[in-house]
Amino acid sequence: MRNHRAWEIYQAHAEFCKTFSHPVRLAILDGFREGEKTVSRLVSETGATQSTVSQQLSLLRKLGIVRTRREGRLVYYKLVDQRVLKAYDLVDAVVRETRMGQAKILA
Amino acid sequence: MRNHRAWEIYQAHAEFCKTFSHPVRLAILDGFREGEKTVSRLVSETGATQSTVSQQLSLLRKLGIVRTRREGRLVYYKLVDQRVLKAYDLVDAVVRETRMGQAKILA
DNA sequence: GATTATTAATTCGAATATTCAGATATCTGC
DNA sequence: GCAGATATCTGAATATTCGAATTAATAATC
Repeated sequence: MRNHRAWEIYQAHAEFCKTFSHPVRLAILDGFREGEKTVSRLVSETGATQSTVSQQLSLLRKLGIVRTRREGRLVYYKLVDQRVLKAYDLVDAVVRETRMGQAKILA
Repeated sequence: MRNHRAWEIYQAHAEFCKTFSHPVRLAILDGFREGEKTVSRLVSETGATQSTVSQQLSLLRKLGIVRTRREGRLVYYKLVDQRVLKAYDLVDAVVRETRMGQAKILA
């Protein structure tokens, strides 16, 4: 690659976007709008198995996107940085726009 | 999944983000700021092999993100919808911010 | 119009990564 | 110890990535 500086940004950007490229992770992140949540609540809200939710949360934690707090038997997860939701919303708007555009084309 | 409507959006959102979750694709998309480009130009600009660039372009075309135009032996690719770059820039800003934040933490 | 060179697309297989859920382990409060 | 909540391990299935090799399309030249 020619431009190393740019390439590093492409890498970081790509890694960041991988976070958003899975529906369960998106559902989890979306759920954090209402503040911190327990694993079991995320399980029931997403409909995924406990194992799957826990693994995705573990991934998000490894990436430094969420942080945990234990209270008794419950573990609360929350977003570290609200800007993640900012990015989420911006992309979401584009997705909805373009989907509407496609729907219009199909009609 | 409980909420089907929301789930479909999560799926679409995730698919959309997959587009951005690969550095070569990002480099290609970024390159389209300067307008349409030939495959060979994208090859030399990204440093990836012709095969790889062509495959990624083929993927982007299948997703309806780029369109092609043939002129002699050259094939020009261009973005269909500039909003893709809008989304790109918005996420990019967040990535750069958070990276700077991490650099500050590390220092 | 056959041949050759150039550009791009496709095919193929190997390597790697991701996703998922069942099973099991860990942690905590009772 | 027991029950509930969460984490981790494991293997199977699937998806992604990559480049070498091949094929296809077009232009230029003879």
